[in-house]
Amino acid sequence: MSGMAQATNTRFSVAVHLATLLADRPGELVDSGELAISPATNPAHVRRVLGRLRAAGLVHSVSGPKGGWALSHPPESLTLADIWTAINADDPVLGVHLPNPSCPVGQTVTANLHTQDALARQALLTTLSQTTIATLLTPK
Amino acid sequence: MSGMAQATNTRFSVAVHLATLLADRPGELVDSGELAISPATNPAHVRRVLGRLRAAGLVHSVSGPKGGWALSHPPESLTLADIWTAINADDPVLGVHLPNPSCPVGQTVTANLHTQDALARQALLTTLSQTTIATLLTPK
DNA sequence: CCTTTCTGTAACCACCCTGGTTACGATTAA
DNA sequence: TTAATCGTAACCAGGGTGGTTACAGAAAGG
Repeated sequence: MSGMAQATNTRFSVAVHLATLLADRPGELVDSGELAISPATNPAHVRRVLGRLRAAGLVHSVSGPKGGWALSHPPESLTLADIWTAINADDPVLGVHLPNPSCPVGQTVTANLHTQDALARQALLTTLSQTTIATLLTPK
Repeated sequence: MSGMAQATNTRFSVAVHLATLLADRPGELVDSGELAISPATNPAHVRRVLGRLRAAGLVHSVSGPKGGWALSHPPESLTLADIWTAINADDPVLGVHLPNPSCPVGQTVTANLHTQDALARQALLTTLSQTTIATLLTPK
């Protein structure tokens, strides 16, 4: 069996939520304790999730008193696809099992499935790239 | 937290593999023991996965000696989207966390995320609907 | 009938992922 | 120096996933 992007995991959802909160407080540094309230999670988890966004250059953080987190770019230029990629990297979307190596049919099937996985990820990212964090701030 | 379609799960992948094996043996009934070999799994798991396809009307089964499984429709009319829906039903694709109910911003964000989830599923199904099991049998 | 070969399904299990929690060192404002 | 905050690891409980076993039901074939 091989790993997949999505387990029963809410990291993307939480990351979008956090980015929206940061977009709502431009020019401020917001600390992880405050950020944890609206998504109903905890400061350590907030720092874990935002750490991935920081590694992708989407946000930055400052240590110490009056420290916290802020977006690194205008929310109009931050798409859900950016966040998806920062959170899920190149993890597979569909998930592909390991076939019996002695069965040639299995090799063909799984090769095709990997192609489908790439197509699925592309379709997903295209959809997500059409929504920005700024859009989420002013819905409808 | 809320559930999601994909955990670390290979059921879709295995289901496509099994459907391809059945498509390669038209007019035959293939038993779960034989079907388990190529995907490198076991008969009980094969029956569990194919059970979902049967519930969706994609395959049928016969009990007893000389029993087994067969496609219910020509492989040209069986798309990966059909299999995806049979396996994953209406499970969410992106996964959405439960926000703090006392935070109105959280409600808006998660409502938008549910909309994104519907868009993502639509994009995924559109992509998967463009490939049939017959296509997988004769690649390239 | 009886035996054999299948499906159908439940039960149990080990493995792993996820996120809550605690902890503690490093950083930095005051 | 103190206190606030990040960075990160460790530990844990809960749940999902699929391997395995088990056994009742169905049906072919004598």
